[in-house]
Amino acid sequence: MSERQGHWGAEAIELAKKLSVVGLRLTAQREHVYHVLLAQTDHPTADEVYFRAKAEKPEISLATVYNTLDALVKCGLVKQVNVDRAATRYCSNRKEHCHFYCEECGRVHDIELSGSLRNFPIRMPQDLTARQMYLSIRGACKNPENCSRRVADA
Amino acid sequence: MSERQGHWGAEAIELAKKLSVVGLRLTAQREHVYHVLLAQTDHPTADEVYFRAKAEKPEISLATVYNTLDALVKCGLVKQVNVDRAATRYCSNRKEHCHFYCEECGRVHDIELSGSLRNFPIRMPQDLTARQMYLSIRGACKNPENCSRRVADA
DNA sequence: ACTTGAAACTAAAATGATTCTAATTATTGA
DNA sequence: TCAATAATTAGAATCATTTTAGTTTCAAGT
Repeated sequence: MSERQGHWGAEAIELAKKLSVVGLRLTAQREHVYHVLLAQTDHPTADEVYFRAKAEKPEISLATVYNTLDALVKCGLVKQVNVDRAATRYCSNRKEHCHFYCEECGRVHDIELSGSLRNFPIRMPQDLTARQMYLSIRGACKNPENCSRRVADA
Repeated sequence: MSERQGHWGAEAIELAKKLSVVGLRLTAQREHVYHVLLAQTDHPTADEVYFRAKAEKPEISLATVYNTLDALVKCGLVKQVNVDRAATRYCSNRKEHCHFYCEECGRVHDIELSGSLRNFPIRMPQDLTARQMYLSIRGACKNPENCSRRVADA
């Protein structure tokens, strides 16, 4: 690192605090990736973040960008838009329902909706037309017997 | 195909109808994949469907399973649980909001929620604990200027 | 029944986002 | 300062999915 340390900006102070809560250090790379994320209010992919970060710090690696994004998600400063990159699952239940994904065992459960999502109060911008709304819930099975082992085909 | 044609079951009749609406044919493979899906009320991956289908029809290929699942989704008989396998996007907006995905240009927009999802009426089973709820909306931008070109980093 | 073109099928290779590996470098606390 | 630990790096590996290219099946018209 060719930069002098010890003069982090305000952004970095908060970042350092949040990182330390989850037992992670503030590093120049993490500070930079976070900065790059805040600089534009869009929804870049990891690859795009990588290119933006490289513009100023060409030595940064894609793996570090992935690690840093994980760190930022872990400490709550950043959210992932597509939560689930595991294999797509298919569902032949044709009643209106949503899905519950158990973070422990990986199983997916159908959950009945007792109202239509269409009625949920949303400030939908004028220039966007919604075609479908999709609610997903993440959590855990309470019963350890149903939930102890990871399964492939839930 | 070594089987005698022309004696499809009731399941297949409906399948044939739905397929033809979207301009697709009923084939032995599609009938079998659909049958396999209906046989268990879980949420298998494409790979798992492939193995179940192979148990009875060992000649079926994985590519056909993928094609058939697409066909079933297209004609509305089956739903995908994880809609989006494109690259994960990251979001630094820390206000409570959900995401709108434009199916035309691929951009993601933040949508403010004017109520908490926690209040949405859901029949949550006793044995499941929800940790987070996530609403996603798919649709299109109305304004062609904002939406004509596919972008990578929306 | 027979031809013909389109649709569907197959095995295998390619793709592409993400994760892992092994080696190097940085940071922290003693 | 030194050792132990954490973070970074380049590149290889993974794995769900898509594409390719060649073959088979189907449906419609003769």
